[in-house]
Amino acid sequence: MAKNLLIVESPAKAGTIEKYLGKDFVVKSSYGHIRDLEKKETGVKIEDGFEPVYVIDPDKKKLVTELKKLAKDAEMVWLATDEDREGEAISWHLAEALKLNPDKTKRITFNEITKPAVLRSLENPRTINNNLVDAQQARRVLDRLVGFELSPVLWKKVKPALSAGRVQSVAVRLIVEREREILDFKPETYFKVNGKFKNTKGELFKAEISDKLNSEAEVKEILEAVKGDHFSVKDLQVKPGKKTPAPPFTTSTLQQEASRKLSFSVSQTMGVAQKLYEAGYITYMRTDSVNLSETALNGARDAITSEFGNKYHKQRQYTSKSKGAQEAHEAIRPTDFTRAEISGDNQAQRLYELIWKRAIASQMSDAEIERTTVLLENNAINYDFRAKGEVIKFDGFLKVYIESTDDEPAEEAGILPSMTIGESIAYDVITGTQRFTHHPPRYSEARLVKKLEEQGIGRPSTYAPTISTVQKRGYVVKEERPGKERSYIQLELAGKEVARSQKTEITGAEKGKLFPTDIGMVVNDFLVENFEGILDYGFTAEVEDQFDRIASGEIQWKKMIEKFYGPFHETVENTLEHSERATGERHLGEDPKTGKEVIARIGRYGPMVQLGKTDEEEDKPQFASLRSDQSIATITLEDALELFKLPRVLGELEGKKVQANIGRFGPYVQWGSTFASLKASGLDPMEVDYDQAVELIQEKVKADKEKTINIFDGKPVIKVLKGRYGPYIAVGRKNFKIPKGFEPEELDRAQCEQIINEAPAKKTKTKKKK
DNA sequence: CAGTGAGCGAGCTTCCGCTTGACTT
Repeated sequence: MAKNLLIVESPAKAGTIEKYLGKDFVVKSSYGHIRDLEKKETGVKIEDGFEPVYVIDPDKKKLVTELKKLAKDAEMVWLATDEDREGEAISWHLAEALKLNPDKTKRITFNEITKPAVLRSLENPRTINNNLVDAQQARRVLDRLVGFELSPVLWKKVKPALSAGRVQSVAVRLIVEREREILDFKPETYFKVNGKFKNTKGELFKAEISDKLNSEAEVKEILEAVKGDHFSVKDLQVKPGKKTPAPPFTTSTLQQEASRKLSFSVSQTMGVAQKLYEAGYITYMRTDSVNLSETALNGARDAITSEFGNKYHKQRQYTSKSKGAQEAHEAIRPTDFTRAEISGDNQAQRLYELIWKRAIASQMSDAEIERTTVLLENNAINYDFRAKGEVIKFDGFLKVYIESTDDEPAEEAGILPSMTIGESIAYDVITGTQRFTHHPPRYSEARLVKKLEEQGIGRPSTYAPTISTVQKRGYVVKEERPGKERSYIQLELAGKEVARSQKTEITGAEKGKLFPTDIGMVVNDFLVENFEGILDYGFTAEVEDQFDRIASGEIQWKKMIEKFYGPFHETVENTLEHSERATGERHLGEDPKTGKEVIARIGRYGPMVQLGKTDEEEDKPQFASLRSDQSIATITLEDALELFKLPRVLGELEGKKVQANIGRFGPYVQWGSTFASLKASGLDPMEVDYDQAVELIQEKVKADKEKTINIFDGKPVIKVLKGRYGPYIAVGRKNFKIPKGFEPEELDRAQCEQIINEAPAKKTKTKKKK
């Protein structure tokens, strides 16, 4: 039996450490937290001074039993969870849940997994820091209280099954507010003038007027003034400059860079990184630290000097600048710097390469560059043309890695031909182009992560889950949206001709950007209006400050929570009692024909428009659902009136109506209970005629017949159908597999009902039960 | 399965942060 039990959070880490420590140690993993607040109710005894009620995660019962047994038999238990607030709490929960004997328990920490670091930690044991544990309890309880009191307010006032929380609600707010800025944005127009020039040797280069010009007339004046004339070099400056490498990756910068360079989604990046970590290729991927261990610095140095030579190496230690960083781990880096490539699938290889390059580059020399600026003048105009050149004198880290930016890539400053002051310069072509100011960019997943990190909201382990939560709740959608065509003016001077042309470009096209939904906007507005304090961007920073004071022993955690909860709970009660249901109602105007009011709002089945008031007794209002490409925020009166024209009744066939409509899944024609989609034919439901509709319906009836084995009318209608994967039972939109022992051809209604009732519950439900 | 949109009530939903597998179409 091993003398020592050492517990860490991650199993991969446990494996590595076990190798360092030899046979006197058995190293196990807690797999993160082992206990959490009880899930029913709030899990906090509010009247009892906010006493938390912890339960062991049902999935962890077996693990806890195993650890308990190992701990009992060991002479010493070493709690080696991460060196941060959560890690300290995990150790404390372990001590409590395993009923560890304090005399036989030691707390140790290391923020890098190297043999010397681990051995050193064993020499410097301490006890559990209860203040830090209390800070974690405060964090946990506050998040629970906020989440479990706010969410039910939404169920009552907006829609069931919605959610709100300290992190997710602020994430949604960022996206909603950005969208509003974009909706309110009015582009302004201006002109930029640039040109191609030739020096006396006939070498070509580009130059531009840096100022934005206000009008076409002004541009025209400039072009006319310099027509047929030469420029001269007014000024020429050469300045040395340097570029420094970016620090090695943290979770957030890895997500951003993988998004830009590899087009990975945030969760995709984390999945691939997890595999690299488990395979031992990289260090831990959930970290907010840019720190590199001594071992890593040496490894990088050796790899760089042997690969590129001594002068390419420069040792650097970076310091973290993100708010609330806890730095329990190293930066993300390769475990072996000499391994430039790995085997594995394409995604793994590419992500590894990115991590390797970034970490290697961070320990390389600055790039030395020479920046040249040339000014060209012509006395007939008040502006100078400016040409910029850049020459790399020593490439340094640029040899392996160039960091990308979110902004549009600036035009590459290339090498300028040599020139002297006073030299006569001819133009080849000078172009004045109309430009438009651009609205602030929509968030991509990675940009949102960056923003959250800057505000100190969320942690490396939660960035990816937060983004999927706000999408799962339907607050936000990640979408591709087509742009619009826009025309612009171009004036071009070539030779002695100034030509004017009108050109078109596509603007505003978006790919993989986050858009708020109607429900996202309504929930956000409701929360901002009623819970400004929680939704405030500074809220997390404020409470983090309090948590720090708990950690330093300055204040008591339950008192801090009490202070927060009193006013918060009062606001919850107040809102429940006094605030109206939030429907996001927007008045669009009046129907010109009837004079009735038209509004857009969220109804029981989603976003809708309504014609006429609800309270009118005789004249019932008309309703219509919005199409998926429409939203309450942007729909116009005209679009709304169009919606009321559907469904269109086209005629009758065998006593049943033939009609055209747009449903949740697109446009369709309908005859009784037969639905035929218009998607494939591209027909417009507003224009499709009776004959076209009947043809589509007959085709559909025929196709349905071919796969129908039996139909049982009545409520509900049950069909037995032939599918691609064999026969199945269809009820509404739900399908059921026919179990063994039943003959599809011979099923009767009762047997079908039996199969439906006995069908196993849906996957999502069984998953939650576990 | 084909027109809905109000409110009631039972019983359900929900938070953030630590960690990995075990599930099928």
